[in-house]
Amino acid sequence: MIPSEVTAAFKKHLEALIEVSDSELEFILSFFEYRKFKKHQFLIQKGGTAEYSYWLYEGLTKSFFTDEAGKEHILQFAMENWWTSDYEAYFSEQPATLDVDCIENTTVLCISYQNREKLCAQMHKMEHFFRKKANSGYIALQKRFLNSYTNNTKERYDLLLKQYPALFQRVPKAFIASYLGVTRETLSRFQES
Amino acid sequence: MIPSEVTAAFKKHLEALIEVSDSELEFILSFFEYRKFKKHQFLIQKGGTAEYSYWLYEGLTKSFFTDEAGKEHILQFAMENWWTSDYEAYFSEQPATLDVDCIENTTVLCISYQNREKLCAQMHKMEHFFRKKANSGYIALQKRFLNSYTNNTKERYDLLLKQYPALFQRVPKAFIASYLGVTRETLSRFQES
DNA sequence: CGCGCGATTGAGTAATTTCAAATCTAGTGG
DNA sequence: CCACTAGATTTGAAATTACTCAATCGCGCG
Repeated sequence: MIPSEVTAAFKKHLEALIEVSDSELEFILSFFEYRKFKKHQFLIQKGGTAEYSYWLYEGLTKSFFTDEAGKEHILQFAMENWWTSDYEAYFSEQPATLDVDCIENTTVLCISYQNREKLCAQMHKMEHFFRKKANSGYIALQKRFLNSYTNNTKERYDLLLKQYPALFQRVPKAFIASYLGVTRETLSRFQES
Repeated sequence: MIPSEVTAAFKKHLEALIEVSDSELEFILSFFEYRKFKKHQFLIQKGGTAEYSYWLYEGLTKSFFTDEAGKEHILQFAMENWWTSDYEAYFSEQPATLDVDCIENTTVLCISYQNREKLCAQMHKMEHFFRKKANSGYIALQKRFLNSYTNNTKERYDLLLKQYPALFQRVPKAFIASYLGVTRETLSRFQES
């Protein structure tokens, strides 16, 4: 049984884009699973399956890519009300190339690829919801991409600090550095100013 | 009237993801406009409206961001069967922040944001189509992003050359450099090997 | 008290940029 | 067919930025 504060928060999340009656919500939720993860647990592991897409009720995760040199590149932090997965693997039903790791204890609703496709097919409204979500995810990534090409490291650091001040309280500086694509030494030298 | 080779190519493009009857195709096309652009014409100009999303029947375009220093950063090349726009502006119906410029004479089918939303609302199948397109666009961008964080310039150059050899015949090296996020001088020094 | 982890600092090195100049190339008019 | 020009490309040298590697610092916790 899913706690009512979770279903209520999820309903609110859906209602940012579509109208949802209580019975519809119940139907939608029947496609999802409720799960809890502890700090340091993995939602997804490289080489394993990326069976689920996760909506975070609470907690904090990082998804990252590990290069040949063994260096981690953080692609995304996800927190309350965000979605996360290894979408390349999820959509193509191939083994994951990313890890998704809990930085804090995390509570989620998650949906398998199969269920997601079924839900979209059976409920036009939800296809609409996920289309809109995909669009805004694309825009967010594009903004981040342009930011990384256009601004220097200091500017990117300042922008992140301005946009997500809370993040700096919740994760080690080394994670911020990895997210910005610089070494922690370089990041450290920026803090001066 | 849209030439039949264009509608046929578009039908084939749709059928990669959904089934489309001839009457459905006709209905779908009623939401699109057929247009031709000459080399150096702009599909979208910074500060103007990004009213349309463009599907390229033939030709080649670049979308780029111009930074404060006046430097162009090429975000995407689009060619046959690709879609292009300034999607941030398109989806939010705000003024464009990107330019989209024709590198060759270009023939398109284009759809306004309003028409796209109408079409999706009236035809579940097309909502599905655009959701799938958004998903694959996201994945492509994420791959490019990870590539830029993980590989050095030489590796990115080699990968691009391998993936899109035709592109190197069709655009000046300076454009490739801008796309890769390096100066043309640096790119030039890589060609040696 | 001392261990361990995150963060910082320093010095030398590698990659890329900037600015300037030289070279190459395709298209044009004579 | 050739000279000429504009644009594209390459080359050189100095300056900048970030990286690596190593050492040090600061602090919470057993």
